[in-house]
Parts: sequence; C-alpha cells; structure tokens
Amino acid sequence: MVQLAADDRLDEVFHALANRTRRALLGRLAAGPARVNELAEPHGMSVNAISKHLMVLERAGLVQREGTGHVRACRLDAAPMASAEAWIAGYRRFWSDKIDRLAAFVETAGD
Amino acid sequence: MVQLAADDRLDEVFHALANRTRRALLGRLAAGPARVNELAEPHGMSVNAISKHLMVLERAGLVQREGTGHVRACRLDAAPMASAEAWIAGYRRFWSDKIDRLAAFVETAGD
DNA sequence: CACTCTCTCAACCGTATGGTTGACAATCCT
DNA sequence: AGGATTGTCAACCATACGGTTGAGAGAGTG
Repeated sequence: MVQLAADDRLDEVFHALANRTRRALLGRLAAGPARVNELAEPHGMSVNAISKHLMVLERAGLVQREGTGHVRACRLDAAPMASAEAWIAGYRRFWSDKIDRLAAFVETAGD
Repeated sequence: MVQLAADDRLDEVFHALANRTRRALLGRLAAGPARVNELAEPHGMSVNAISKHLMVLERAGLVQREGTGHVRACRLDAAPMASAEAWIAGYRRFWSDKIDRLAAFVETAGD
C-alpha cells in the first residue's frame, strides 16, 4: 500500500463517509464480513454500483478484501476512522461542555 | 433553515470535511471569526474559490455569516461535527481497546 | 458623487461521482 | 466439459466538484 500524506488519507476517509450508501455498507459490515452480492441486496442498486462503492471504501482503507477465489468476502477495517475522529475531536471544545465530556467518558469507559 | 434528515446532514458534514482547503478554513476560524478576504490569503486561490468553499461549509452548518454589511465575518459553528463524531464513535469498538479509551478520557477531561 | 474595497453571481472548463448496461473473467457445481 | 454464479472492467451519461475569469452589487470613504 502506498503511504499517503495524512491530509490525503483524511480526504479519502471523509469522502468515503460522505455517502449514505457507503455508510450503510459499513454498518452491514460491522455485523461481520459479507460478499458483494450479499451487500448489494438491501439497496435498490446494481451489484456493479455497490462494487464501485466498495472500491471507494477500500481506497480509504475502510474495507479489505479477503480471499482470491469466487467467494471474496469484504471485511470492515475501521482503523482509518480513528484519524477522522481525532481530527474532529480537535474541535470538540467548540461544542462540548463538561456534561458532554462526562457523557463521552461514560460511553468510552462503559463496558 | 430547512430541517434536513439526519443522513442528509451527515452527507453534507462529511462532504464538507473531505477537503483539506475547507478543513484549513475551519482551522483558521477556530482562532476566531474572519472575513472572506482574510481567509483566502494563505491559500493560493482566488477569493472566489474560497467563497464557494465557505458556501459548502455554510450548507453543512459549520460556518455562519455575521452582519449584512461590507464586513461580513465568518464564524465557526462546530456543532454539526458532534453528529459526525457520534456516527464514527459507533465504530470505535472496532479499533479501540481499553488503552485508547483511557486516552480519550484523558483528552476529553484534560482541561 | 465618485471611487475603492469586499464579496457574490454567472458562465465556463476539466475532471470526478454515482449510477446504468453490457461484456468478460473466474470460480463453483453438476 | 458445460453451465450457473459472482464480481470486475469498460463505456456511457447526467450531474456535481473545484477551480478560473469577468461582471456587478453594496458598503464604506475621498
């Protein structure tokens, strides 16, 4: 994989997330790996369109393909989201107050 | 302002963030309100291009214009970032472990 | 009033997005 | 081997992005 500048990677991650179909795909993949066909089902779109969305997600590093064969499963890799969230977190003080920070603590330490 | 569906708003916010020039504009506005002219300076672009970027940010609710006059200042409104971060946070368990959660706590409670 | 400064509107251009259809490669199952 | 299933490649299309230039509107200032 080519090493990208941080800004390039942020561009790609935010762009990948800026589409509800792709967010839905990530939501589905959060429940476990799936094949392209399976992913395309719920959306009223062609398998082809889903394949292109998956390539956008793959380019952003959010999805990885497994296996070389017929049954190529797609697997979620949420790691790049961390940098996106970290960027946003730099602005948290502009909307968050102490109660929000407490809520964040409860959420992150909750289990 | 028109009430948008949550997905529409997320589309717009993530799209607004998916561009380094716009992220840089937000970074500048984090230091305080500024006029369009002032914002355009550091980037090697026309004031016109910056104006269009600001409209994207405004459409996402991340920037608000103040004043009707000659000196229209732009002000950061980071609130929509909260929903974007909340969406990402739903995937935090896929990359975060307890140490990361501790770090998040330290960061959010740090000041 | 005339002029300057600031900003937006409008048109344009090249490229990218998001979708389609159709063809094709590759794998699995008889 | 033959055929069904799965997925990508390629071409196409309409629209949106990201930038430019040029014109023009509005507020301040001589």
